[in-house]
Amino acid sequence: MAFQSIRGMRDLLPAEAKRLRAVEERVRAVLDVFGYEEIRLPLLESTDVFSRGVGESTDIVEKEMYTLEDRDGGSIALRPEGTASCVRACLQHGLLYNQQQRLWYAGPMFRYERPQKGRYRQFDQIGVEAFGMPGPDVDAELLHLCHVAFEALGVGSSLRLEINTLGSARDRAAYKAALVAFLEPHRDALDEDSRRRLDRNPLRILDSKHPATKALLADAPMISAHLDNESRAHFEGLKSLLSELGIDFVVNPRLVRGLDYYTHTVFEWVTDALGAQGAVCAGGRYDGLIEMLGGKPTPGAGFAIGVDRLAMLVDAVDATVANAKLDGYCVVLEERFTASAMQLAAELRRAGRRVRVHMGGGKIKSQMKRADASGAQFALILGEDEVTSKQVTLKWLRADLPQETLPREQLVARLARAGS
RNA sequence: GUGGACGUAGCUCAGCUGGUAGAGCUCCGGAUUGUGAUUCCGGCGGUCGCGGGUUCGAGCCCCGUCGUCCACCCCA
Repeated sequence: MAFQSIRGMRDLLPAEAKRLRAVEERVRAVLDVFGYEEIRLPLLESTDVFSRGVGESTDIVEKEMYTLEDRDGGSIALRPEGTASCVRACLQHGLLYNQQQRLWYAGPMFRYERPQKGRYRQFDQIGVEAFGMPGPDVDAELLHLCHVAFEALGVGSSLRLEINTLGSARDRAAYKAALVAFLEPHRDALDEDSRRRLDRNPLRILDSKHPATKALLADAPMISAHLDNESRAHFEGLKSLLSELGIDFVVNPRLVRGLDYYTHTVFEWVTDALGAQGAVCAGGRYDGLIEMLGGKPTPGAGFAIGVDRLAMLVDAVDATVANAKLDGYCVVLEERFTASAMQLAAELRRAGRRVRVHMGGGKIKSQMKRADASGAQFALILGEDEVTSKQVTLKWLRADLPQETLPREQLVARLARAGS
């Protein structure tokens, strides 16, 4: 084969593109009715937007970013996630100046990772961010929004919501110290990755899958013991709102997110229908981020949906996501009728019908075959007889209805009557 | 970055202990004059991922390489 797409970058063929689009449209519709507004962001940013925003010591920044040298010598990066760019844009345009914002964006993100099921180097996310609201009410609203969207897609029962709190920056620092103090004497019992994290990012040891490490963690101190009253109240507030909204959740005290900017609430919607990549949607609160990127202290919370994974889940649970089907296929028996066929199709399209006109000639038999294969509900036949008498032959391909030849101007009404 | 599995027609796959490739689907034509999806007949389509080695002979064995998948790591 001469050329191949590069590793981890996939082509979305029509069947898959259709599924993805359906998922995106449903989620967008929910965002819309919740009053969230779209923001469009560049795919490229200065590298330090991410290294500062996401955290120098995160894997994303350390080894997964696509960075390149711009022609003027500066370092730019393909965005590995959306939150940092979104904050940058908001700061740049003054959107956070004593204001609240509810925003969303959708599009591809890029991370240089080893591809596997549900994980690609270019993948689609829908990101949602809410700024200027410090309480657990927005945290609950964000989760409510997810819940509504997942129900609409028919995957609600295949997803489990896990939540946790990391407390304030101060709580987190205190807990980090306690955790390190506990683990340090057992350094040798930890797996290699966890040993490394002990110095760099100790909280992430908590969700290690390594058996020996997990066993050791059983007696480790819990974050809940290091929360101040305010943090505790925030988390309790969120839990009671979720209960009142009828949203099921489990508290997972081991849930920590990989990105540095999280504080207080963190959450993940997980499934076990997708192999090892179970997180379909994840996010949390990040009250410190705006400051880290040079803004005034501003509360923020948000999440990102992995659109590819969500679409895979929709497919896996066989939830039906309606997709646009072709209504009509226009069979053109002679080349000289092409214009006539295109005009007929145009009339139907004005009436909201999806119509494809046959191209490339061929016998009626092969054209009818195409019509059938296209999935269209009916075929419209234009031959010598029809064109000279200004008529058209309507043949139903799926329903058991008689074929009929009728005046062209009656076709739209006839189809409306058929209720197809 | 680490580990394991797998690369044969456009797709899904078969191919025995080594003897120079096969099926189904798709596509095209015919049985059918202006009527699809069913049936029957015929046809197109392969440097068996690539390179080297062993052998009289390699799709099959060995080495290398590239790619894909799955898992680890990490994450959406």
